[in-house]
Amino acid sequence: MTRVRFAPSPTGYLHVGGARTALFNWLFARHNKGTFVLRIEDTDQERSTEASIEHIIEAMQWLGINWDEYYRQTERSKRHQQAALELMDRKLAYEHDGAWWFRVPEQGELTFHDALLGDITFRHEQLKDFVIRRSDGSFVYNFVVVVDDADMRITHVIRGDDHTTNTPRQILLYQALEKPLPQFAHLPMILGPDRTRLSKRHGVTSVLEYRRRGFLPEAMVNFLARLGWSHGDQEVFTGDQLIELFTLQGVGSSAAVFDEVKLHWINQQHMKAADLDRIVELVKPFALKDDLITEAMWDQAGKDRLLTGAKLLRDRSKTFADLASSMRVLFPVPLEKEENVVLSQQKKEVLQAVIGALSTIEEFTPENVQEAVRTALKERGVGLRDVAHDYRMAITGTGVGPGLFDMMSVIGRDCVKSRLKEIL
RNA sequence: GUCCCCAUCAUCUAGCGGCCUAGGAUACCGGGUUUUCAUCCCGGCGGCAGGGGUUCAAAUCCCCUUGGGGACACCA
Repeated sequence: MTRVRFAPSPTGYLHVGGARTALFNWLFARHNKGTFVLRIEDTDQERSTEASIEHIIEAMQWLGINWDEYYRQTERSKRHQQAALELMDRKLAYEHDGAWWFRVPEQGELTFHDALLGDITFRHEQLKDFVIRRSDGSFVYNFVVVVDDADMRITHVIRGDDHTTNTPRQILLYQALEKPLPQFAHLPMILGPDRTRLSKRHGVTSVLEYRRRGFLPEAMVNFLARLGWSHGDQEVFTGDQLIELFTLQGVGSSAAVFDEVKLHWINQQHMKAADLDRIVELVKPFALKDDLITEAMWDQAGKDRLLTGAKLLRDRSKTFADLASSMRVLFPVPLEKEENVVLSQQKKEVLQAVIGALSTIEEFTPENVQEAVRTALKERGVGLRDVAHDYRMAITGTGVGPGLFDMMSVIGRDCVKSRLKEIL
């Protein structure tokens, strides 16, 4: 039975590196029909906070990384004490300056097999004796991790590369405790654009910050998975596909740079594929964020119009923030226009006729609008090309966007007419 | 400094001795489609860090150099 764990220390938010570690463990567990354990390593009382725990949990839930078992390391201190005592009794550890030290043999070397890195050898003399219990009675990470992983019968320890050098000490502890060794797999790090370890100074590193900025969780998962893992030439994956396809063999061994540009592209791919109802639901808070559009206006717009609007606009949106701002034209709010439209007298007369034609349409569908407008223009010898940009600017405030008639239809007759009148 | 790991286009990567005059994706640059933009389609740009071996054959195996990352706490 496969058992893996994600063991974050709650000293801050869940960052993208931790999220990827969690994801790989979770994918591995789900792929192998195993168990995924979430263990909060909150033994550092100074730095651990409840808020961090809540944040980590919220981030994991957002990503859809669910767990089968949940532990808090502080709740296990009795077991840690028991295990430490055992080592003391068996003279494998000794006391010095009030702390308990694990004895590392002076001679010899230790080789372990890493599923990703291959065989790695350390000489004992490089390890030196190390503290397992501090003089204040608390336990050190390298010790509790081993006791917990052994107790929880973790079969595969999949974690960041930065733990590679901890591994030999931990193996020594497994042996001292007479526990079976798990398989180790150390994932390459995620780097910032300057090729140093990803950190705050690289900008956004909090997973939930990406939710706030309008990314889809499945896009985040897809992107994180592709950072270090691959499956041939495929770039876009659903969650289920990732579970089906994920193996450690597909994981690379060199560090990867976090590329936000590609994240945007992947998010766009997932936005195009997502269920429209869900898109509308998720974009709502972004639309309401700046107070320009009220909840009442949103509800008044009606489901169909929101659905149609989202459908028209999502192809050119990288995030929900983008989509929300382009959906603003659907509401009866003043538009910020990219440029001022000034019509000639002749064009004004044409526009009068067009507005008149719009009034006669029975059902304000794109097809009907198109026919009415084209007819009105044709009768006056004006090409659509001659006026499309002006009308678009008046109606949407921007020179770019979906088809003019689609937009007119979804924005609605009254709003379109009043916006067109503004440029008369 | 010591130890550990890594090394294919700007970036993510395919490649696990011959299918490689190195494939895909993002980005970028052209073209097509469109009333515009985006999407979409087509095309282009661009890389095996360097040097030695091994082999009939090396991006792939070995060694060295260089470069990068990480670890060296009574933090996790």
